[in-house]
Amino acid sequence: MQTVEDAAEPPEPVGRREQNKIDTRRAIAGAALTLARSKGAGSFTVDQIAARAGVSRRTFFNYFHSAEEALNVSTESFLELAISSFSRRPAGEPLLDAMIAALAATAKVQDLAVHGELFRMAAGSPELLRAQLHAWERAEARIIEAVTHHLQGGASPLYVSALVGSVLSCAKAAMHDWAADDPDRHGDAGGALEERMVLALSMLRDGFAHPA
Amino acid sequence: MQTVEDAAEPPEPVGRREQNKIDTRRAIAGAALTLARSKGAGSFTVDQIAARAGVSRRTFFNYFHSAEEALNVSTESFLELAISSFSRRPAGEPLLDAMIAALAATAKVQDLAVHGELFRMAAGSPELLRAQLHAWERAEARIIEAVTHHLQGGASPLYVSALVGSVLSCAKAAMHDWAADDPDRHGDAGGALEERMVLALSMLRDGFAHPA
DNA sequence: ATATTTCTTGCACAGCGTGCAAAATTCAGC
DNA sequence: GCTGAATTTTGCACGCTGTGCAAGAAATAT
Repeated sequence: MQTVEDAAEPPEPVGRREQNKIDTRRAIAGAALTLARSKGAGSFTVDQIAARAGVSRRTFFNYFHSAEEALNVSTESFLELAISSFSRRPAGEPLLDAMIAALAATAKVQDLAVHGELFRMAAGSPELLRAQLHAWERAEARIIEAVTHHLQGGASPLYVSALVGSVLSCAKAAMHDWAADDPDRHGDAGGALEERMVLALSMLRDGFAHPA
Repeated sequence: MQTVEDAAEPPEPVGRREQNKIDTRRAIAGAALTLARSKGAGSFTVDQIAARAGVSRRTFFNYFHSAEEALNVSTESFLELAISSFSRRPAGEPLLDAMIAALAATAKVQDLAVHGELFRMAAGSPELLRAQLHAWERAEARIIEAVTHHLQGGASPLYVSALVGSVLSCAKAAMHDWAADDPDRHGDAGGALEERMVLALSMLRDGFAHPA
């Protein structure tokens, strides 16, 4: 018996190189978030982020394409987790069920407070909003590909993209609704989000027949 | 009997001022589109647009916030038309029916070739894609507001935003699908788009129960 | 220890977006 | 028409963005 290394992942050769990059990335994203909180969404420069992260301006751009992208790390990781959660669903399961389960599970796990913050920030910052929309769009593309591959040509491209787009729209609506009337209570917020996710997706499954 | 002036619009006091602004806007948007066609999506500068439109760089920014926004005039007008078409629907009509009808009607009328072009361009230009996503997002917000107002509190905010988001996702999927395998035939393209719109929205109404 | 690969940094440069004030254009009243 | 007010265009300046490049620093391999 060796260390705590499990067979789930490859040996994970985490040398100085890898670790430093991870740390730097974290530092930059953290600096961006801190600045966004204190000065407001679009009211700070890349130089300020870099300075606070203890890194050169040029290095910042080695990690992110823009200040907003750095801010959106959290959103990106949420979607990342949702995707991987979905792709680990049993093969036979109906699509909608799998997606609902994946999104609900993700809504439980994640550090949700930050997401609410970002959603609210995006309302006052076009650039941030665009970056978020773009993140969702890329996630959508990946999910479409995954589903297509999963169905092995059993459905038309239009069906798949309409379905995935609708599901993500419902998820977005749930987060939006949750972020809106959730000013500062962070307690059982996870439950509240999960609940809304399931609710919105149930509406979708009903074809929005009944205005609940 | 006078000129072709109909009672549909107010007197329309269209002086030199208004007309010049309209012309300038058109010229700029046209110049942007021409450049995008010849040099590719993100491969030209604002100065070039301004020059081709016969206008100063500064004036360009009086009309648009970015090159991509100028490119997206067409997308914006499509959504504008869809919204106004929707808002002119009979009051009692079920929501989904009204939306399907509005979108299908808009898909008939519009100058569709350009939209396909823009969709395809966006695939290779992140900035253009973001601008388009933003345009759809703003349209979504407006529609949500319209629907909310229309239902007079008869439905929860979550229901409304999930529904509208899903409907627009289906419309987007239809346009995507249409733009994808429609390289250059412009003939009955309108019919093809309309057909896909109705198809996608029918799937939505079915709750995506059957992978057609 | 040294060679090699990888990451960081500074520099330069073209381009973006905006405030500002001086022309230029349009409009209103006479 | 002429003249003054309102509106639009334009040039200029300024700080910020994003990227290529090459030199330097740090981690890794031999």
